[in-house]
Amino acid sequence: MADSVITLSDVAAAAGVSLSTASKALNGTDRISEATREHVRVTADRLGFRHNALARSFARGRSQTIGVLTHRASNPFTRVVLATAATELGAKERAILLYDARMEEQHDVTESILQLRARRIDGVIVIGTSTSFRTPSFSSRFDVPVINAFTVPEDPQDTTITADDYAIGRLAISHLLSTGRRRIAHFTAEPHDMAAQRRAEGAGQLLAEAGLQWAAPVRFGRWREEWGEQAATELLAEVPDVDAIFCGSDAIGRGVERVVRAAGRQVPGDIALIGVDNWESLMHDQRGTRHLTTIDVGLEEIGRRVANRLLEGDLEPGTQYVEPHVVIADTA
Amino acid sequence: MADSVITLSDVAAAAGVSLSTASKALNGTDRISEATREHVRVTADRLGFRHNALARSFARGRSQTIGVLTHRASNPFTRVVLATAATELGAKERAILLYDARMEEQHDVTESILQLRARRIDGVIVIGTSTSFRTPSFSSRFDVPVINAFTVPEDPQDTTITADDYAIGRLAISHLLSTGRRRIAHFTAEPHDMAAQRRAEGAGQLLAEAGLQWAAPVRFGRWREEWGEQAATELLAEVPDVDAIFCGSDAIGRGVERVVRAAGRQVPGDIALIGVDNWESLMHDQRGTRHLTTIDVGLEEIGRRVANRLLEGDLEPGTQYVEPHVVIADTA
DNA sequence: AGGGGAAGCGAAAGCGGTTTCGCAAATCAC
DNA sequence: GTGATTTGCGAAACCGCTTTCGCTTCCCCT
Repeated sequence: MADSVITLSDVAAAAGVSLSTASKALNGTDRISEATREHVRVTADRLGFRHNALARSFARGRSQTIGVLTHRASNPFTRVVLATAATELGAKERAILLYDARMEEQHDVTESILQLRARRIDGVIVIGTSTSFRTPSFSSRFDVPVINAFTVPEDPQDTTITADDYAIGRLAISHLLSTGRRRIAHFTAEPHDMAAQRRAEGAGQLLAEAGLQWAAPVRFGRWREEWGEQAATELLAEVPDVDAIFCGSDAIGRGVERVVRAAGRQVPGDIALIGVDNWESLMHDQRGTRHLTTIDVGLEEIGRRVANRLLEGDLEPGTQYVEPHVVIADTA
Repeated sequence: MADSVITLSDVAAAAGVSLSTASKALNGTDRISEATREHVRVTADRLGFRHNALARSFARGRSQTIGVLTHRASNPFTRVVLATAATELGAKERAILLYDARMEEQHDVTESILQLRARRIDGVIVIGTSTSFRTPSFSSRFDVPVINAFTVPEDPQDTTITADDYAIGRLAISHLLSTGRRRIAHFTAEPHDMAAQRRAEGAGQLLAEAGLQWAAPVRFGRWREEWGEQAATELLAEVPDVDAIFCGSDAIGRGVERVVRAAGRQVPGDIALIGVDNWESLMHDQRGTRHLTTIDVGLEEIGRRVANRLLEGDLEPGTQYVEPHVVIADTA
């Protein structure tokens, strides 16, 4: 017997019980005396038996596999959510089957959906690339649970776990205020970008609550270093006494920092800088020190929660936000 | 019939052939007349039939699933490889089952391996976190193909696809030379880090071939911004006429850049800077402009190749290197 | 015309479990 | 002590597809 792999009937035979009894004993289903149950367990262990997951999935009609739909798996944010969700699912013996929408511009998403159904997946995770724009709803196209991650759902009834841009804005300002800053500016992305809007809105509101206002009107541009450079150059000319800049992304922050330093201002002495994304942790794997103070939007938490809620069958409709947190470093 | 899903026997019945004929017709196996084959195909399409992947896997004993072993799925480099491999595999209808070693410090990797075998996976991808250190070999522990990605294999006979640190070093210097630099320095990580060693070695060799030598001895430290700052500060004091710095990572490069600019030197006018990692693409999803000139080590290419070679059964033993490439931006 | 081989198809045996159902023995109520 | 339940277990159907094997028919060759 050393040659091949042991099946449940081997166990049953060795334990002197029927196949069905062995199955029930190991699964804890149906009524089986504690004595036999234990006896079967022991023999199974002794033989080194493991269920054939394929056979089992087939018999149960459940694949232990979760489908994942991404719009752009090459997006770094998507990847974080994907990797953490996959890790979480792997720890619970679930495989994932990933379909990236970009690869299917030809045979559209419908094909992927059919494939997923053919695999008899137990659930679906739809990962967005950002909270900047709405993504279409897929929930009605599956007969299994669907849960959205890191996106602004089209249908508010869809179960969604995502970043809280409003809270991000508030948190950034709150941190700057707590370090004594009062003349604060904000650079962010395009005005029609929802994430940019909400962060600006949250920030503006907290500022107002503190009885303050922006040191200069919010500057909308792009999520890029070069935009940070440009905006900072303009700002320093117009509002020289600014003492803090809330940068809508870490990339913007990097550009801003160069210009601010080049202008001879100390960071954070003269001007404090705070970004959003925790870019460095995306590069540095948590360890070590940071340079740019930033807001972590909680992508890993999103990945974990989305996986766990799907497994637990907790599919309460509506959007759930993860709490952002400040990552303090050198610049604020 | 509208209620439930259609099975192969439904197709067979509708086509007026036997179940086995229908199976063979759709699979293209065995001898079936072209007429019947086509007829079955058409009927299957008409009914909207799709194979039940679970039943099929079970019958064939092959799961269409690839196991992935990571040492630290939270590592950003690992994630890139993981995400691209998963995308590639998904496009070919393969699921992945991810086990992250870190989650199993208790019940060690052996347990994961047993689980993977129970799933009857068709192959294994082992993703390392870097080319800095060797990772143990798993190939002997599976009876299916195993392929390593982004790692230095312990056993040189293991099929491995990884980054070419030696070429990275050469390429960085080659680019700097091509832009006319001659007084070049190099900052990198710990001296016992293999990636650091090889990059330095490749770089040094190309320099020698050009009849040059380092403007200052290679400085070994860490992969971090703060190390870049420190090394640059020291260097500028000792070797003021340096005209280029090859930074072992983009993080180091960022630190170096701050110090160089703060010292009043132009970048790249006075001093050119080149890093390694393509950190910004890891953040920016390919689009838009860059700031730091860098070497892309080819992580995505590794992910793609590893997936495809596994699917194609191309498991020639030994290490295959992916070619790095220069990403030109503002600093060199 | 007769024999051998190939082509085309169907019957049926798995693949390795889960699950329904029925039956005998044990337990309970009175 | 009898009938009604409950408990514990086994027989067998089933999940939906693949694959072996054998049977018939057709073709070709001599």
